[in-house]
Amino acid sequence: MDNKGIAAIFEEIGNMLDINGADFFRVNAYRKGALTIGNFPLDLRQVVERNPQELDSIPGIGKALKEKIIELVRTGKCQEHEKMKKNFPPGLLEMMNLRGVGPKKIKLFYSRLKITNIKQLKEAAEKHKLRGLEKMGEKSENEILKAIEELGRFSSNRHLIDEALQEAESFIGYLRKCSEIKQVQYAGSLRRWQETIGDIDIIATVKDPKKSHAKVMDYFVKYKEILNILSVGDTKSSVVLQSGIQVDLRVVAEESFGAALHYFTGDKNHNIHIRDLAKKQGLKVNEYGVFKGEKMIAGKGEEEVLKTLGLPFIIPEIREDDGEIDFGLKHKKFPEFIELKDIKADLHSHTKYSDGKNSIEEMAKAFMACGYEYFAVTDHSSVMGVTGGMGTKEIKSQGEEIDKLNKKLKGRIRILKGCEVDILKNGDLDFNDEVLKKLDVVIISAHMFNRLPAEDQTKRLIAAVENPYSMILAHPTGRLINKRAEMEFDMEKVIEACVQNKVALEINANPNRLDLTDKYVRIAKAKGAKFVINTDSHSPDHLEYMKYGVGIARRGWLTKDDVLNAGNFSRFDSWF
DNA sequence: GCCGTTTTCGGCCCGACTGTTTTCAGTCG
Repeated sequence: MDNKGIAAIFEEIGNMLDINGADFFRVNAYRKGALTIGNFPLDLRQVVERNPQELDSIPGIGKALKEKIIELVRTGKCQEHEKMKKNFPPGLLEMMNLRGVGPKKIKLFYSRLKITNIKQLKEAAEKHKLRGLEKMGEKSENEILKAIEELGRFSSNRHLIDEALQEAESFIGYLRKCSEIKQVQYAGSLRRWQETIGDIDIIATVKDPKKSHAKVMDYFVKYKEILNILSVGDTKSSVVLQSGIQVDLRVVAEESFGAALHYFTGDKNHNIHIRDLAKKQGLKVNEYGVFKGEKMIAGKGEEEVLKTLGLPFIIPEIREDDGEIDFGLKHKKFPEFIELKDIKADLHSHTKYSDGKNSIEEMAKAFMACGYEYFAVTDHSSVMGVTGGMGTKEIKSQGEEIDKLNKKLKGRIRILKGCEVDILKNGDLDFNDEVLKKLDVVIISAHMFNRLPAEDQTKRLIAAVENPYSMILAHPTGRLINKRAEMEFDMEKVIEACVQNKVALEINANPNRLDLTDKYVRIAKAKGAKFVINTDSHSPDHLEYMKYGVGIARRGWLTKDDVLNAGNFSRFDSWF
């Protein structure tokens, strides 16, 4: 069983315990465990096989969860989980997915009306059987019907970051026109540049909170893209947009802007850790500020809030309780993480020679507009019939065209000759050495045979990495977010092969890929790998994807020294 | 169930909104 399977079982155990009315902290321990395992970078099957004691170092995993992990890895089942499931109607857990329905209501519906699934719940609501129950009335009944309808309409997929960013920016543009609002900014997972976004959190400050709250909230819920208003309060309101994405607005006074921004940016566990830290220092942190007794001692700026707790500024991208707080306390300073402005080149782009939409010259002009010093044209090799890749003849004439263009552009940008060469089933590359040795940039990538057994896949990728002409391993996991799973293979071994053979790992910045993923970036860096951040552009409007790739790099704690295209051509070239 | 710079027991982040109620439980983030 893989990490996701183990996480799902822990989540289920937590939910079953919750509905059964177990101690909340015990429930929470399973939920936290599920989250930790779901985000854990290494394959637990391999960890357990290597040395089960390594599980002891995972925070939030104690004796009980450790034993269950080992049991699940070895047998694919967990006795306690199986036993619980026997006495548990399976539909009850499904009801947890309904907005506004939690363990207590599920228990109420089940114990009083014998409701065991969403279908029965819908019938009961439609026949007005719910309103007779304690604390249930007409409104609650309608809310439940609405929640059931929403669940059917919107898939549970999280939103891609580019969609979420566009929605957030246009909503914020609207909010800026509200005369009562002084500052407005998005926070949450979007500000952390997480690969997918659940909902959009927006923080706004007002001149006079007491007078303005109602006006601001009134303005907020009048935005034209709103499908459904979930709640409206003095300081907090929530709506759902037509696209299905939820937007929460928090309004605070200016003196609390930093505290609110910090609180709504950090991952939940980051915030819990921060509050715990504050408590140990005799302080209290909430979204309004840092308090010593009744007295507010910080809150206006994020930097000030963190400084009061003895921490340097922590960039939003790494606020995930993955070592950043301890690092900050210990070192008082973070490395200078890479920024978009550091990027000097893009090494993965397509033109009409394969499946791109534009000519080389058109792409060159677009890259020049980004201020880049150089870029590589890397059209597909021919094995990918669907993308109309290049054969030896095409790649030769493309090279000649690039030579001419380089002369014409007189060094305003340097165009490199490259190719995105397919990795064949046996690990060979789709071009022979005669072709490969003439190229400036050889990107290798797997587009086919994604479902090979893990062991074969690992061998295949390592064989390709070991080819002396290989320079960059493109989108290593092969996943497409919400569409196609990662390929199964031993990523650690492939990363090690890349380090040994001087092959850089690509962070593919396309929002559908974001591959290498942030968790592997950190592992790869620890193993001494180098990276390139590429957009894989198929037209000029893809060039802006670079910011998403940089976001992933920052989430992986990379500096510009780690990223080969965050430097001039000679630095890039000499590394190989 | 987890954890330890008040350590092996006794805590466990903190606040907003809703609906159904006269003071709060449930849910959410």
